[in-house]
Amino acid sequence: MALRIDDMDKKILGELQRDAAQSLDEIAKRVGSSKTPVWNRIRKLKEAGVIRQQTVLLDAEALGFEACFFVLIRTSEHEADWQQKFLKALRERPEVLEAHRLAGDIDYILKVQVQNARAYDTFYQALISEVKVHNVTALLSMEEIKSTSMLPL
Amino acid sequence: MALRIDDMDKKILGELQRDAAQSLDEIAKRVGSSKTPVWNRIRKLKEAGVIRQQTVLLDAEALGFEACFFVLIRTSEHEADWQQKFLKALRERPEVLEAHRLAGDIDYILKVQVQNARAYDTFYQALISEVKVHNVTALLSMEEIKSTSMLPL
DNA sequence: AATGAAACGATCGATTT
DNA sequence: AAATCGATCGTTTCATT
Repeated sequence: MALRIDDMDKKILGELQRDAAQSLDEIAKRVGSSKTPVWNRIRKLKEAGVIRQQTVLLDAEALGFEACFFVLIRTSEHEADWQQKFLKALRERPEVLEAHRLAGDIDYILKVQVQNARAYDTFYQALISEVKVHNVTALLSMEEIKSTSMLPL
Repeated sequence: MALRIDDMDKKILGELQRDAAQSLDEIAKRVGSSKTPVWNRIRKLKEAGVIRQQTVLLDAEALGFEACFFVLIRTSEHEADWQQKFLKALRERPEVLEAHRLAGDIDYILKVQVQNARAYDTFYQALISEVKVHNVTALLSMEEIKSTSMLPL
């Protein structure tokens, strides 16, 4: 870890974010370098964990995941014990794509992607039966205006 | 579009989500098929837009993006004109990683990834000077419990 | 759906700057 | 120390069966 990242690294990461399928030669040309140094930098960035995963982004609707909810959670329980159980439950449920612990009066936010509203209800019932939560608000997405994983390097 | 997706397609997509860098042979072995049919299916899935992008997921903190906000927006304006302008503003701002139009009394939710709280304020001031919004609540993430782009196929 | 071959790209060591 | 070159090996791509 603790790798110093310079402008060339950022350019390379930008290219990989944009299209991870392009060849080394192509990336090298675009960033104004050549194959070997680019390859060495990518290797180091992977080792350091800066590049976490190489993946494909899929069209959720085409695959039948037509409902996306943002779930705001307030809890009264703040004991380590309860939290451990809650986090474990979230990590184990594959329909929870994102989960964050928040500052302020809302304690957690989740992004939950499911087939339909009924599937959300099933998820919700299962979650509250596993762990006690004080208050839950579900926000239903009507339209995905934008969705990207690309950091603005 | 309108491609029929069967179980074999789903298995292949699952493998690609898990690790898009693995070779065709490896994917074929894992899904119990062989190179050519797997290759043909992947090609069709790309053409149909089911596979939208091949990319790398980066460690935001390692790259200095230490602040993540979820922004809840209420607006009084609901004219087509205003909306066009608002959506355009969101799409053009690279710090907005996600934006959804919602059902219910909150109209929009954004996920905004920036270097620090000051950078968020800059973003916020720029946004509200571009388009009128009625009410904005920013939720600051203290901890990313989970973050994945993998659909549970 | 399998085979196999040609084109292409990744990887890495040797050589040069 | 770091870039270039080039050999080798593996992979993709696609025509044929």
